[in-house]
Amino acid sequence: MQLTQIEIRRLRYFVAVAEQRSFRAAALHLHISQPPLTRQIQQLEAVLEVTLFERLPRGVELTEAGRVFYVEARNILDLTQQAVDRVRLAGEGRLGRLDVGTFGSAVLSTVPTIMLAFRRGYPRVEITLHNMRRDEQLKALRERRLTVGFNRFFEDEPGLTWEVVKREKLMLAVHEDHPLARTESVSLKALAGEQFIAFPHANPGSPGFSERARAILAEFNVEPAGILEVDDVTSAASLVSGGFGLSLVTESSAVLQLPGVVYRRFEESGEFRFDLAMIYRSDDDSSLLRAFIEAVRSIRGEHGWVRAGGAADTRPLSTN
Amino acid sequence: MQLTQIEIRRLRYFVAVAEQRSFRAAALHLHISQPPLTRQIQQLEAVLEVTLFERLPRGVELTEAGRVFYVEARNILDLTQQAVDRVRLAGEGRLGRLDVGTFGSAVLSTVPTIMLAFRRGYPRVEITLHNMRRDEQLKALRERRLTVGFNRFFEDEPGLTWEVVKREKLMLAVHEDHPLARTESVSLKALAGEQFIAFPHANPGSPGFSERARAILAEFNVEPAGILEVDDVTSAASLVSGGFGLSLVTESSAVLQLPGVVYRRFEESGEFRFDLAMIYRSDDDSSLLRAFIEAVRSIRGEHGWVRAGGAADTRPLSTN
DNA sequence: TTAGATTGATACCGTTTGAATATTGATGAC
DNA sequence: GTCATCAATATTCAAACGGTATCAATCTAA
Repeated sequence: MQLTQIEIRRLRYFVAVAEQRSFRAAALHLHISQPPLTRQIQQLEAVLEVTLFERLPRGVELTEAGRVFYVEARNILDLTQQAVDRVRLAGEGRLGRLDVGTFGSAVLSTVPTIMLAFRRGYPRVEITLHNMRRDEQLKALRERRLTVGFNRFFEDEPGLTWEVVKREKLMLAVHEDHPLARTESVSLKALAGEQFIAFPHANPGSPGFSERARAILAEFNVEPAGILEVDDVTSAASLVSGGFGLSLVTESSAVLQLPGVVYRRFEESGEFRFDLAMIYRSDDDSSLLRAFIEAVRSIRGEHGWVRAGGAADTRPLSTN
Repeated sequence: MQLTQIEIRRLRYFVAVAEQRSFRAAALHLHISQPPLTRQIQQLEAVLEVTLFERLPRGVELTEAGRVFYVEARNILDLTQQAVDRVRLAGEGRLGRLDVGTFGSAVLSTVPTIMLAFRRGYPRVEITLHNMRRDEQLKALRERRLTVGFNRFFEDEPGLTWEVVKREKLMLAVHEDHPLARTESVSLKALAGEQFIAFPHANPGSPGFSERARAILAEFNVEPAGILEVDDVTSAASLVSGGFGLSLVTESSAVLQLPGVVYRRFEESGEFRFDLAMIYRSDDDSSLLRAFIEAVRSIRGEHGWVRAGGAADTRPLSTN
């Protein structure tokens, strides 16, 4: 039988049942009665040709296929709502909306600086910041949930274009009472035997700050006494403030002025760059993104965010 | 008025009109007549509270808001198709995640062999290996945190089904300078008075490798001079390599080729089997698990992992 | 063990929604 | 001015959807 197509309503019903793990509870939540819900889910299963729920004596549970579909359905519902929001903004004559992906240390000063400056020229653009990891940003860009992402990219991504926004040096966050805080700059080799606070490894196949920092330590044969892992640079600074150890951070993290925490340059730091980059869809030729990129380039120039460079492997500042 | 929600159908209609720049042409393309198309677009415009098309004497043209919505709508339709494709793949067991419990010596060669082979047929299944003890595996299986576990099971567990993957003989890990290393095979009785490296007792009520090995020694009246306990087979092999004693291990541990460590069969070894088994929920009838079980059976056959057997108390290779 | 409660599935019915046909209105081509 | 083209409107009919009543299976409590 040529059953009806996939419809948003069915997706809403499915997501409700999946989240409530119960037809009855979901029906209450949806303000409909339970029998039609059962039927709609059955039709959905018929169209998809898979079983989405395992019916248990008490409630239901998602099958493996159901779990896969849940992720997709959630995403579609979110995008639908986003589409409505965007088209209404556009209808009101506003320029549009810009979804920006950021991460830990970028939101501390670099991204806010950019946003403030961009807002001056485009006051009617609605900007939303989304804190997400690099892999989440890439996924969101591909699904058009993000317009542009900020992160540390070291490898090319098909379909996406990236461009260095700021060249940052490696710095040491250390407690002011620590012996290493006594001088203006520190040698990497002096870090041997210290307690480190580090960030967890990113997903494999896509090296991030953490991997590069550890590689540098290994290159200089610095063996830490121990490594404490934390989720973000703010937590790391808190632990440094509490005297739990020292941490490798980037320049822009130095705006975090927690009690007792001081930042020191490395004598060797000229050799290491931790580029902050922005990334966007190569096929996105919207005037809004073009304007944003232009604004970033202009801000980058004003603040001299890229003059540090020098290494031969330097990526071109702009690619297209 | 609370008009009908956004529906996929409307998006399809909208995209068709936007691409054809004509209601008539779009209606033909959609295999419907023109009037309902007009009405659906009107409803869509009412819900969105924007005008999507500029009606011209000859055909229509997208407004600025319409262009914004077109990008969104295209994307949602693409993702919907992708969702259908993916959930169908998942229904066939070709997409999803598989959490696999393993332990010390199983991860050395057996489990990797299985994973590599399974991956060839099911490249889009995400496999995660979790190193955990037998009791942890059982608990995780009951809580559905694991799909399948690999371990040495000697007793039935309610609600779970297990199946022998590989029959392994007991072997002796010994330093090449040790007198017992001089012959190809060793008698169990010759172990009396030796220094042993053993694994800790498992939790009570669920005997594992360690208990069986000690029981065999007791059966042959072999009294060790001392027992050094280590956590896993890799540590045991390291100690053997260092000349701290000898250790009872299974065949698959022999892939650990540490300096000075050699492996010897036992003259009596035919009598003792240390079956490596996989265990899973009896009520899990997901196609992913079925596919995995089939893959393991096929690999088991190819490699002849079960031909050794022979004892009367041999458990059937397959239970269901 | 039995009685009641809970939960999903089924049957049936009325209302809503969507699509088809016929028609109208507006605009441009000749 | 007449015809052709295209979208909008009116009306009718069928399909889809949701509601009530009810059933079957299972779990809980006395």
